[in-house]
Amino acid sequence: MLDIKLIREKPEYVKKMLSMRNITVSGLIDEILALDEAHRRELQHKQELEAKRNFLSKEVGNKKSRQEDASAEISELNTIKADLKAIADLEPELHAKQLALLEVIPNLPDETVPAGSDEHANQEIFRWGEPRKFDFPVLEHDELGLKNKMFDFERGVKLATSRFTLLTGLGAKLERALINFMLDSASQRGYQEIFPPIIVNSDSMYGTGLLPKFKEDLYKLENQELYLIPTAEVPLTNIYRDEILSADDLPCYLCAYTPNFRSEAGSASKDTRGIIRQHQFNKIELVKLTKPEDSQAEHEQLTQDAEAVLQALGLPYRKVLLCSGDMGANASKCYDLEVWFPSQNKYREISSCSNFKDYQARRAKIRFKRETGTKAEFVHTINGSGLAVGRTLAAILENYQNADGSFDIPEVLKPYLKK
RNA sequence: GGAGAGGUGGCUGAGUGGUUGAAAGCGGCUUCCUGCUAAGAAGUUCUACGGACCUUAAAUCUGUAGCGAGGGUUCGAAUCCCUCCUUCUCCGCCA
Repeated sequence: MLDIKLIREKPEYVKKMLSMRNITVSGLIDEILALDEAHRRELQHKQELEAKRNFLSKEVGNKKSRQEDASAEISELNTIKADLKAIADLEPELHAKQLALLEVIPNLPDETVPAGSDEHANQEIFRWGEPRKFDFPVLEHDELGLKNKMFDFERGVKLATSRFTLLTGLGAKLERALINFMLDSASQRGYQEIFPPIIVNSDSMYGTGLLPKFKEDLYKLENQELYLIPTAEVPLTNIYRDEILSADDLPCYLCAYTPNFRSEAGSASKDTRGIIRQHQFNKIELVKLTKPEDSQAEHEQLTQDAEAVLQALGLPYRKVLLCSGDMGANASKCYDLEVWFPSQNKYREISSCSNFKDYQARRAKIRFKRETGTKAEFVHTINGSGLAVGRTLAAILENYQNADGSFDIPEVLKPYLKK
């Protein structure tokens, strides 16, 4: 959520920055400003009546304690009471309307984000590692997985529904090895390991911006205001929702392994094969809460922390700076890490590292104080996958495959697969 | 799931209808004092959103709201009523 004061004071600047996002919000901004003005007028009116009521009520109390007649005050108070009742709904309604509009306004892109309407304008920062030259026809990860008895697609569907996969034997072990390896890597880089609830309430979903916008993509528990998390970003970021931290608490680094659930109705046509796009998938998530002035550098560092996993696994990847039109609505700046898939002859997303600045913190009300007595400020939130486990497994299968359909295990994983 | 007791400021803890945003203590901060330390004195100490002032911001002044959440009663609610949430204890169930 953007700061209403910023919109109030610099509407043209906000419009200009948002126009980079390939959407038109100019009318929305004007509507918000009109609602803001109406709301403040109404609020003032209401507060004046309340001030009068409070004053007169005290008079009644004073008079009564002196055994004096207060019927004049009481009759006036009854009028005020009626007036207040008549306008009671107006102010909250205006506020709610304004908030509803404010919530759909995306974050302002950072100055360093390239302008552009879609992925073609994304900027490749660099490539790491050399894609291997194969002297045999490469197999896709799902074929390799089947050959090595690691995946059971049919029975996954039997147990749940399409896009749920059973990992078996080495598949399950490799998945577990990757989870442990990635968590260890994050811990060594200073992230506090968390194991959060993977069912959260609607306040938490709202706090990270998943509600109301992405309701369609969430699995919801029947008859309860509870949801399966689509990413550990939700529980991790919401840990400090509605709290005021001290400056000593920052920066705060958190990591967690969780399964993630995305129903993504209607996206069934893409990536139907294999384990690239599943309704349930594992991910290690990295989250940082920082002071505003540090978020830029901390975002770079978090991205490098995610890259370190790919480098240790020896997987070729490229780092892409998303353009203004391709970023998620909450992000101010976002790097995607894309890992090399030989069978597709291209790089595919395996991590997305975003700096939300104060946009998410304002929504979730995560604040900090530099010193006691000073004003509370919103923290900056940053998060990224470090990494998506299933896709990493798929990338290992493809990049480390042998001519006979077997595959090698990356050195760093071997200690995790001892028996 | 059942029964009982609670939920008040950074913490402890008063407060059952009228200057109580909230006593007292602890902690924090500021100033003063005593060679250092320890001790002492005075003051200060929540959040959000409006308004005034101001080029803006900060500071200041001022208003409203907030005593788990949401409703209700009342001229007036931390205090009375209702619903919900939650914590603790005991029982039941369970990995």
